Amino acid sequence: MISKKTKYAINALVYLAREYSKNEPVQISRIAESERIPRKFLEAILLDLRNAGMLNSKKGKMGGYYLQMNPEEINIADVMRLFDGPIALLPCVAHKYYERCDECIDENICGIRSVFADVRNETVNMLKRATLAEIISRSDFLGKKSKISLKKKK
Amino acid sequence: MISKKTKYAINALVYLAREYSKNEPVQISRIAESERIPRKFLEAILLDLRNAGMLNSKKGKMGGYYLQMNPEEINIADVMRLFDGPIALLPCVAHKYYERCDECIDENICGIRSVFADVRNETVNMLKRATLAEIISRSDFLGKKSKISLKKKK
DNA sequence: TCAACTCCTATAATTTCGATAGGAATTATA
DNA sequence: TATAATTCCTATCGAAATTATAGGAGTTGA
Repeated sequence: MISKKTKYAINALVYLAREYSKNEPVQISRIAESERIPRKFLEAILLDLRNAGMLNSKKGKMGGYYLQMNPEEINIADVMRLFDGPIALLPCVAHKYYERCDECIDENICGIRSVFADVRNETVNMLKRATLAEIISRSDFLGKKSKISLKKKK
Repeated sequence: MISKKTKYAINALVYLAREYSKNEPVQISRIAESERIPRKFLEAILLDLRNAGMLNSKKGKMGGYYLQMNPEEINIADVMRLFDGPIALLPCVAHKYYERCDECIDENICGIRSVFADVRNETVNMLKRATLAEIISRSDFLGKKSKISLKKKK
């Protein structure tokens, strides 16, 4: 499971991606209310996203946060790594966060590792394709579909 | 990341799968030493695997644990669910452990959910294919390959 | 100068993880 | 039938992670 922190981060990023074209900062409290995220917790999250270069901020009155990259450039894999660390299910198949399994005798002939390496690769690929733009496009598509099915019911 | 508990469980199951043909119980302490798992911790794990029907046990002297199912029938997905709960990265895309996201407004048009649903499905499929038999077969294959590459170096 | 913001550090409650302790119950075998 | 070797069961523990909250310093626009 991903942490609430990561989930909140994604929610906030998608929210900001939808406001991207307006080219003006969005206040923490507005994001917090719209996305139902605890205000103070969100504050810390946005700070991390800013330090990671995904967001930028403007201080003082009329200040707030805004995307620093295009919605096509920010993907869920990077967000997850930022808050939750490795995407891999075993430390021995992580790339950036690689660690040997304590109990393992020979990593190179480990069938378990081989399985989890496959899972990691597939997962990372899927999550890298999942950009903010992709998420919004999926959401729009689902919105259309649900409108159509509502009409059909009537 | 999967828990140590799950990792240990898989290690123990693979060990028992290799002994499957001998048709006699293996003692906890032997598994613990061979697989480098803390003895008392392993005890609890094996008990859970037994209650889940994957293992069976014989009490008393000369007792121990053995597979209750074929190595082709036991897969990693089931083991992970037993110890770590849902395989899904978000509660709202889990099947058996489904839960609504607190902050979510409309699940049916959520682009984030759509992405994580795809990831879940692919992951579950891969982990269901990863049976004990499959793990051992991969390990054997890797063993052969590493022997060949050793020869080449000489 | 004031009000509205972000920025930063500290801390706290709760839960989960990884493990250990101790002994009851069961069984093979001498 | 006594003994040694084993599983079975419950309870507990420390450390770490998670999910926040508090309080105020610093920045900025009007």
